[in-house]
Amino acid sequence: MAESNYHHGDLKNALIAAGVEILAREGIASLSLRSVARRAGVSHSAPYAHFSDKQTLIAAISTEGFRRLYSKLDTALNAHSAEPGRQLVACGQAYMRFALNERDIFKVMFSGVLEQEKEYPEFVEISQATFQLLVKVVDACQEKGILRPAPTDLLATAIWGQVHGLVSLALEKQISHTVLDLHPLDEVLLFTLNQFSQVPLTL
Amino acid sequence: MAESNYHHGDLKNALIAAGVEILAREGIASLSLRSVARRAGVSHSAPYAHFSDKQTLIAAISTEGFRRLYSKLDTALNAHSAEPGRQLVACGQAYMRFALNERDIFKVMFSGVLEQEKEYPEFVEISQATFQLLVKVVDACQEKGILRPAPTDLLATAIWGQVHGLVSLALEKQISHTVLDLHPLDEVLLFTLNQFSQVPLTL
DNA sequence: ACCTGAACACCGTTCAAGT
DNA sequence: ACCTGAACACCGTTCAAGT
Repeated sequence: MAESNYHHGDLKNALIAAGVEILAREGIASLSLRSVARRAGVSHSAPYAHFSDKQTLIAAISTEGFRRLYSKLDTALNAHSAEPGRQLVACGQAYMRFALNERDIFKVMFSGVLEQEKEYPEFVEISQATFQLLVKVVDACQEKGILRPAPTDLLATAIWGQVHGLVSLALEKQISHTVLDLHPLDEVLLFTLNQFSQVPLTL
Repeated sequence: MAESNYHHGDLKNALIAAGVEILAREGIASLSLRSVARRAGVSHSAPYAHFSDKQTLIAAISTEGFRRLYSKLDTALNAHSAEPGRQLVACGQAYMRFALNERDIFKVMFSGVLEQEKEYPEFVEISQATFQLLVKVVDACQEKGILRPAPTDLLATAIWGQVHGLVSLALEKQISHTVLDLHPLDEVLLFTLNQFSQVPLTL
C-alpha cells in the first residue's frame, strides 16, 4: 500500500489491470486515461511512458478481454470433448455469459470504442485465435454430420455472427418482450443455434 | 445565413440535424454537446433548454437514425411486394447497406453510446415498429413455406440477430480474411440468410 | 528509463443574467 | 420562454523538469 511507486516495476500491466477493474466496478463511462492512472496510483501523464495514447491503452485492455473470452471458450470446449454438438452449444453459452457478466469489457472489445486506424498486433492475434477455436468446433460438427457441408470458415463466421448479434441485441435491450416473456435468453440462443444444425441440439 | 438565431424557432430539431450531420461528416468521436451546439450556431448551453442532458440528445439522434433505417427497410419491402423471399433478402441487404454507409449513426443506435437508464418513449416506439416490419416479412415467408414453422417473433429475432451480428462484426473488422477474400460481404449475408430458409434464397 | 506537475484546449453541467 | 457567458470539475495530450 505505502510502497514507493517510483519505478513501479510493471506499471504497464498494472495500468491494464486497473482498466479492467474500472470496467468491472464502475463501467465504461468511467474509463479514462486519468482514472486508470489514479487507480494504479500514478500521475495522469505516467501512462504515456507505456502507451502512446488512450487508444493504445484501450487496445491493450481489449486484448486482455479477448484473452479472458478465449479462456472461457476453451474451458467450455474441454468440458465436452468428443461431443462436438455439445461443444458448440457450450461455446455459445460461454460467449453469452461472458458478454452478460462482463458487459463493459465486452462492449470495449466490440462496440467501436477501439477505432482501428492502427493495427495492434497482439489484439489481432488473440482475436484470430478465438475465431480458430470456433472453426475447430464447427469442423468437428461437420465431420459428425451435425452441421451441413459448407466452407468451414464461412459457416463459423455465420454462427459467430448469429451468437454475437443475439447477445449484442440483448445487451442493448432490443429483444422484444413478446419473445423474452415466453423464452428465456438461453432458450433463444439454443433456437438460433438449431437453425444451423441437422440434428436437434440440446443443453 | 445571417438570421437572428435568438428565438430560433425550432432549435430542437436543428440540434438533432446538426448531430446527424456531425456523425456523417466527422464521425462519432466528434459528437459532443458543444460541437452540436456550435454547428447549430448557438451557445454551448442552449441545448439544455430542449434536452435535459447529453444522453437525451443522443437518444433523439438515435431515434432519427431508427426513422431512417425504418424508411430504408420499408422501401426495400415495397420493391418486392408479394415475393416474401426476396423481401427478406432485400431487408437484410438494406440493413447492411445502412450500417456500412452510415456507420457512425448506426453505432450510436446500437453500440451502447446510449446507456438506457431512462426510457425515451419515441426511441422505443420506432425501434419496435422496425422490428414489426421484419416480423411481417418473416410471417409472409412462413405462410409460403420459405421459412420453417416456428413462433414468428422468435424466428424474426433470430434472423435480426444473424444480420445484426454479421454487420457488427464487419464494422469491427472482425471477419476473417480467409472468408472475405473468397466471399464478398453480400454473399456472406446471403449464406447466413439461407441457413434459415427451406428454399434457396437469391438476390 | 521512468515518472511528476504545470499548461493547454477541450468536454458536460449549472446558474445568474439578459431579451 | 429561450438563449448567453462565466464558472466548475472533468478530460487527453504535451513538455520541461525531477530522480
